[in-house]
Amino acid sequence: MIQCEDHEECILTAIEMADRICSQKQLKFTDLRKEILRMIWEGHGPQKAYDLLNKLQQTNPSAKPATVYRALDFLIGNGFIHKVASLNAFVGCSHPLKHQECYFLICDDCKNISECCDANITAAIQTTAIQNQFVAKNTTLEISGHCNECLNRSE
Amino acid sequence: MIQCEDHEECILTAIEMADRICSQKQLKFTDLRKEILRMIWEGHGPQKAYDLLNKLQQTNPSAKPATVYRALDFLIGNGFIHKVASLNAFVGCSHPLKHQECYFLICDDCKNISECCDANITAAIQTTAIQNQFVAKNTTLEISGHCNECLNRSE
DNA sequence: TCTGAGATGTTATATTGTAACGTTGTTGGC
DNA sequence: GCCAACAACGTTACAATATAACATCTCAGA
Repeated sequence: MIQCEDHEECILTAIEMADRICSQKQLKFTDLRKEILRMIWEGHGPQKAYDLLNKLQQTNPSAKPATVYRALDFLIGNGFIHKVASLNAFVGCSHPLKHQECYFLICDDCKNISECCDANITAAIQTTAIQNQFVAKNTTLEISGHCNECLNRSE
Repeated sequence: MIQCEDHEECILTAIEMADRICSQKQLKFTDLRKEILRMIWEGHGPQKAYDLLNKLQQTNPSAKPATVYRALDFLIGNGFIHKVASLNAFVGCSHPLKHQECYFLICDDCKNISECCDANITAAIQTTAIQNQFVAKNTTLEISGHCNECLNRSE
């Protein structure tokens, strides 16, 4: 569902973007963090923490859960990935500098995720928050259903 | 945040509503299921599965995780409660017959949850789904932040 | 060189959730 | 009433997800 012409290219783009942002912000984009980010982008769908751990252990047999979760915390904290709460999984963010309005369309069939950023939804949420005298800090919006490809395929 | 004048009354109302709906739908609202629903409403905030298990074990020492999760599955499946994915917790639904458009305002301070059902948000989500050629089945919208009471208190 | 903070290593454990199978209880058809 | 079938529940075991706590390493700046 996340469209890309050349997946290898798109992984590299994501990593380069993260690299550049880390340089600008003086963050340490260590090999480990880079590796985890690369693995998440390689999957191009929601990746589970323990699957990442298993992959990581192929090159780094001493990796432990904390190894992965710490890298994930860094990547989430700096907006390079998102946690998909309804799946307990993690996806790359395609525009890490402005990730306030990211919502997800999750296909139940092919498991792919499409990140959609929609100002109308954001505005509607904001309006509702105000009506309820609530100051919104963080929004989790995950829409599951069926993507067009899967619908066509099943016909 | 979920307003109620008389909490004991509001718990009873929720249980009676569930009771009536189960009768209509020929569902078995067993003692166990009723007890779990009551405990969730008693908390009046997001309740964790293992906290419910601990409470349940006070009257039913042989209760096991499966005991609780099966009751939760029933209650979710029939719309009496919702799972709050971002918290791994469960809250009562105040209008179990039309629970398609339930969103949550979650206060990070007092942990209370307000269920809000907003047609504008639903419409905005639907529009976005259509634009993305996506058939939405289920929406998880959880807005965390600070409720009015907590903001006033902290000033 | 020293040092301090952040990153990582390591061990242990907490938390959340499910599978599988046996038993009980209810219900509807005979 | 009897019994077959199914749903609910009991029970054991385990899988999956996540964090705490403390030790060690690394590297930039004093």
